Amino acid sequence: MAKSTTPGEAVPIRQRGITMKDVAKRAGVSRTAVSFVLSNRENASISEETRTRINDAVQELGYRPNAGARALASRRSDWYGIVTEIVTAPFAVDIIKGAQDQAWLDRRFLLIAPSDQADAVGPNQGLEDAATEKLLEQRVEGLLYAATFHRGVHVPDSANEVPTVLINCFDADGKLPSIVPDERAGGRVAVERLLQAGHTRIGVINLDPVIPAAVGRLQGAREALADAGLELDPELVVSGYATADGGYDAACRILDRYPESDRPTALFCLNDRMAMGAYDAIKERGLTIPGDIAVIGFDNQELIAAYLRPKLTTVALPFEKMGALGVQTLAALTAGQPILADQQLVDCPLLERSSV
Amino acid sequence: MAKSTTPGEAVPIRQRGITMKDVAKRAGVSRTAVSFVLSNRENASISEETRTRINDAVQELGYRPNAGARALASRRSDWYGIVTEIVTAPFAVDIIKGAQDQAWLDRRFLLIAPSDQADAVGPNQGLEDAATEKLLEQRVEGLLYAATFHRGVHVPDSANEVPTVLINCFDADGKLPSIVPDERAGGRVAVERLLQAGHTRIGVINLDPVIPAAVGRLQGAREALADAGLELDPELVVSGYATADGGYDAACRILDRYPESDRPTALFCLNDRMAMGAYDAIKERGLTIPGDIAVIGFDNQELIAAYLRPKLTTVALPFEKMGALGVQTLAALTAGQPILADQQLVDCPLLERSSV
DNA sequence: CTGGATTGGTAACGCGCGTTACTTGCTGGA
DNA sequence: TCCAGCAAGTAACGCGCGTTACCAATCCAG
Repeated sequence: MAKSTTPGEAVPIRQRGITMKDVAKRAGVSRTAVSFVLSNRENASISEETRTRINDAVQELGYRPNAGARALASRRSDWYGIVTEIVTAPFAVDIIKGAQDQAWLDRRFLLIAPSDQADAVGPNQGLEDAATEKLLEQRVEGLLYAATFHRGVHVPDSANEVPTVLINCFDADGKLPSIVPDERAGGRVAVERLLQAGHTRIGVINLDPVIPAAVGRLQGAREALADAGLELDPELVVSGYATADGGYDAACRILDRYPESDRPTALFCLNDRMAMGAYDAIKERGLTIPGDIAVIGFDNQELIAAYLRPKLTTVALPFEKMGALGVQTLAALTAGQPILADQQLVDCPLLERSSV
Repeated sequence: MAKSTTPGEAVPIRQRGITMKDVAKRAGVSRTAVSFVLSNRENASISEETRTRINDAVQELGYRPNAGARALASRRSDWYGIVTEIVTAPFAVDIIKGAQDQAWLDRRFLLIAPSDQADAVGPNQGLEDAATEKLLEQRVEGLLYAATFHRGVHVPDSANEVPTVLINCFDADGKLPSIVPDERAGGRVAVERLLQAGHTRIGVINLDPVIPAAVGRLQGAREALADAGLELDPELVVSGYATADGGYDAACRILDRYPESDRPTALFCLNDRMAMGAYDAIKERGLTIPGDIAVIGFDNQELIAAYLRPKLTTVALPFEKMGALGVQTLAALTAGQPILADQQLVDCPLLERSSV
């Protein structure tokens, strides 16, 4: 029997610093017994009666386990870390959102650390990545690296100490598993949608032709046309800065170059910001969307795509899904399970709105 | 002297599980000495020579402190927790960004936990807030609650166990410190800008008149007009849904109600999405911005405001700053310092672009 | 020469918990 | 009667580290 308990008051007055020892005392058992009950050990051999007595004591005292101590003793942390350039990225935060939600479902915490200097290609010699170091000090069981736009990156060597997954980027050195959007399939689905609507003369407003997004999307567009027995007219592909102004300029060029009879009836804009500019160019010329010219975008930057008039049909970058898949992949890795592939491509779904 | 070292290779081969004990052995000292050096104790009394020997050993072995163990022993965790509805909030993530950055500067980690069910007013009886519980299990030293839009909230009782600060919301029960935008000053600065540009007949596209944002902004507008000896004409205030369509409808009503001579020359839209719709209404009528009608928004939803044509002049909600200030306030509280006020109002800066 | 202060450390405890090895009491079969 | 076997627990160790108490050697004033 517990001696020093005051059985009269069963009020769950919660105060800091309640430990297993307190629970044990209250329940009149050893601390070990409490530990067994709380961790639900199978071959525990604790009678049903003491089990409930312990659970009651937990409730009454408002006991709350100390995750840190548990991690120390069990050598498992339930923590993942994610290194991200969120600081400079207004819209890829959905990666974190997806990862965060998935981690929460898996009852894990995601520690977020901002990467100071994420250089695209350079070896980033000399300065160790402080973010990675800090995360490893917390003994995270796995690491995620998230980029704001699809590209190759280098991760610090220390990342090799724990399972690591790259999101929206890939290991330029080639060994780490990564989750990236399937740009090619996305480009394909966009153009297929235009073809299905009857357009055969399609202008493309291209990004900087070097980045993986541009390469993949354009390739997909080409394939979709080829499937329909068509070819991508190089004259109809114009590049511009990846901004609304850039899209405006590019659209002007493409629209003014041809007589009405020969003008493209649809524009595939490789991102939504450029589509936004294209809208203005089209409207300025007294043309309607999608009546005279259909427009399809890419990225699904919600605030643009959903609020343009007419609302923009676009291909979505699956940020949330990539984040979630990253955590799932990490979970598999830390559990020692095999993963499906080194590079997982995630579908970019077409979002039908009103511009096609 | 350390006995089992292999002095030939000074290569920092980093392997898991290097502890202080290993460092001590390598440096030929006691573990206590290592601890003293690493924690930079002042009255340590360690000779300069052994100090460097220890630091060398740390480097050579690639020792990395175990934050969890340190937290357990020192009873300080260096962690804050933030409970947020990020899940449903596409754009208030900047709060997290600001908080995250500030926490990183303070060398602390910010644990993010999604709040399942954030009811505006209801007492949320029965279901304990799982997010708060989980964070307290991690022994966070302080809690932040962030809402996606300015309003009153209830926080679970457990939040009283550690210092707590509310961001972009306030404690409906009245006791917890909070950080909120200064809506009134924001409304004032918006209208002052229009007055300064020579506009005296100003239409207001209002939000749901119940929420704090609408109340404050409208009040600010009224004050600015009063300062100029003018009054807000109730006829010129129209409400609508807080969307682009709602703004479009409201703008149509206001524009079509008056003959050109009597038409307002400026519109103060209480959020940017409504301003977006207002743009369309204005352009449809063959009017120019800002030539015929000036438009000013509120919120600074970057993707809208910066990419509309012309770019939208608007008043920014200081999400990042509120997040940072929240962490700073929490730091003060956990350090036992007094805070300035129970409710801190953060300035909403005017962002001049091209629509006024 | 003595004794107190200073320098340069070390031994040992405890943080809260997981886990292993061990003990105790009881039942039932030979 | 005796011992194997099981149910129901407990003692004790260690996770990696911060921290306090203690110790040995040296220095210097009296």
